[in-house]
Amino acid sequence: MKKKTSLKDIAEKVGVSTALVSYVLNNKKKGRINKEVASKIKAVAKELNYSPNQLAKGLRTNKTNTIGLIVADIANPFFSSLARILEDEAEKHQYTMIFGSSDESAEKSWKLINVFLNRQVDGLIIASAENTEDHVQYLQEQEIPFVLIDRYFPGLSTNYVAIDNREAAALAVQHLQDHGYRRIGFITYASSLFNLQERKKGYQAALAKHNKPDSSEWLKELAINHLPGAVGKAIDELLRLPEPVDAIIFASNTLSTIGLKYINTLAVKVPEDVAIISFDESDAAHLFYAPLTHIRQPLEKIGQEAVQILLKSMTDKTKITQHNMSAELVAGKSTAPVLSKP
Amino acid sequence: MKKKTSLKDIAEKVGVSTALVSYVLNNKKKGRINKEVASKIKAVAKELNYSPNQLAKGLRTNKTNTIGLIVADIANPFFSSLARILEDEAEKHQYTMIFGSSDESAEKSWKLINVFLNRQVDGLIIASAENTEDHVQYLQEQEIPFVLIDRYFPGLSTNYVAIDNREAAALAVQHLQDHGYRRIGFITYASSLFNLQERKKGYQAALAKHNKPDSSEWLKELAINHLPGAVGKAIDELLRLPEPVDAIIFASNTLSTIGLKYINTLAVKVPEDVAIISFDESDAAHLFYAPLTHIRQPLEKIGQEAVQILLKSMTDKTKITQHNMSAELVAGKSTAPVLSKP
DNA sequence: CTGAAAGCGCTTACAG
DNA sequence: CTGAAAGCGCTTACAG
Repeated sequence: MKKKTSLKDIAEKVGVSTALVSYVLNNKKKGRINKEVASKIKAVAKELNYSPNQLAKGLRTNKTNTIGLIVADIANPFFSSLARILEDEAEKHQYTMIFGSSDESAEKSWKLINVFLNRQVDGLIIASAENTEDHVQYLQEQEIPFVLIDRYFPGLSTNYVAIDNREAAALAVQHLQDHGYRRIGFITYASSLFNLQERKKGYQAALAKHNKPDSSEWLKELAINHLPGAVGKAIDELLRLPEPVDAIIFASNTLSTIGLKYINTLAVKVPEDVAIISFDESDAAHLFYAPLTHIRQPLEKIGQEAVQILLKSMTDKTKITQHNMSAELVAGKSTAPVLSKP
Repeated sequence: MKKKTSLKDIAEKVGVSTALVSYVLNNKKKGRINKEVASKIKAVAKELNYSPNQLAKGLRTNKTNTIGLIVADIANPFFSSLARILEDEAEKHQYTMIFGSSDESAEKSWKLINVFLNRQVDGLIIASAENTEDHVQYLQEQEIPFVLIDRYFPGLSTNYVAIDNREAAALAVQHLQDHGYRRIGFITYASSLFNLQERKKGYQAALAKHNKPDSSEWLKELAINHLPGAVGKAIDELLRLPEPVDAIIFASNTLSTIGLKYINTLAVKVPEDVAIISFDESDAAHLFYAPLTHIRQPLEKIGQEAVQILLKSMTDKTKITQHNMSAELVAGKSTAPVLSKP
């Protein structure tokens, strides 16, 4: 790698100190510098194609204009879409993003946090994994600016941007009820993640409101490993109940994609035999023969706010912003009204 | 942000020089250092929870253990899947990735390259946009290690990892021919990107082999902006020819996803009315009622090799590795054999 | 065996 | 108006 031109190179060529070059190029002490010298410096900087070494700058100023992003898996369309929005918003403010996938593992998250902090990121945006409260507390103690997205810890007072998952799940149940579905299954992960817990609670509360006594047999909580098989099994069980479910809500787009693939192999028609609602959209859900009714998160707003909150908290560390946005239900053909039912 | 502990803190506490601390913590001069002092230093480092400032380290050693990744759009499943593989492979070698989306714009690419170089990345992995030969040449002149993925410039002698797109396209045509399809349309971007040109040429060559005189009316090259409308229009035109096509090959998963959505709105059955093959897989293609026959790129291998080649080229700058891998055709129901045709 | 010193490329308080 | 000097947190050739 060839050596880049440095301030020193410019200073030598012009015959001034590096200090002066720095002042000129950063527009400090404006006006108090000899016009001619200034323009000479600028000309030479351009001629030598100078651009500052951000490592040196960062070391000196303690500011790297870098944001660390930790998601569960960058290959998951939900997170990659979000990453793109975060990237664009960060770029608007001259920030660069470094990223890492935690695979929902606390250990990997911790590793990533440390890697990013050693690189002196100015702040972090984290979709926190299970059992990472202590990471969050560590960041708070160290006064590292950060904002949680998608998931957060209700017991901890941190910046976050997420949706109201309880409300969203209730919305899904309500929509199904309104369209004549009564026996509503819910397939989710066995996870203590707050967003998933909230989705479950929203589902349960909405069911209870419609006087369903015990709906526990309609709830399937799957271990996150061996997912494809577990989803198929859960669907089978729901459809083979003495009184089978007539609708299924999937708590994530990963679950619904796997679920639909499986359903495609069965002699089961959507929505005639079973209606489907999924959290989050995906191309897959759009392409299914009965385009999916789904809960749409305002990803654009979530991403933009996450960055904005992060940037603000870099200057004002005391302010905490917590935002639960409303998600929207987008009706598709997968929940078309049942006309023939009681 | 609280101050992290530095070498100096440890040195002061132990009562030695920062040099010694550095040696011990980096296992330099092994054995030639007083055992007791060494273990004291290690103990204090642990106690103070020391981890080195990578900015300072990078500034000093000219090595940041960072790779810059430039793709067209991190939200595109093809690139996000690849990004994940690259991330994992990089992590194995203690490298961190910073990323940016170019949106296929040469200008944005250039900006990203500069941002990354100013951050002293050790190398770049780039899915190069159109008209960026000069970027590549610049990198070569500056002796910056880099490897191109997915696309490359045949006229430039650079590291790259890609597939043999010509062969892959021919594979698709051959498969259709074998299954009884004769009038094969091809929907691609109007782009000079080498991978797309190769796909087109592979398609054309394979058609020519089967003595189709002029197939230009079957070829649709779409401007990348206003895509959804253009895809619909192209499909309409292909299906409304005096002799309509009986098969369509989409040159990317984005095109096929848009195309299938549109086809879903028509009274057109796949594969009875038209067979479909897509480049690259996607959940969407799997979920379509006639799961798509597609060209599968060995993403895992591409990603791993890209990183490995990059790391090698950091030490041996003279060696150039160019790898065109074979892609695989995965048969789905979208190209089921035509029994009733001549 | 150990450490003082120089230096990576910047910024900035300070002095003139 | 301008610059010498110190320092951010490291590493390493060099001298003892």
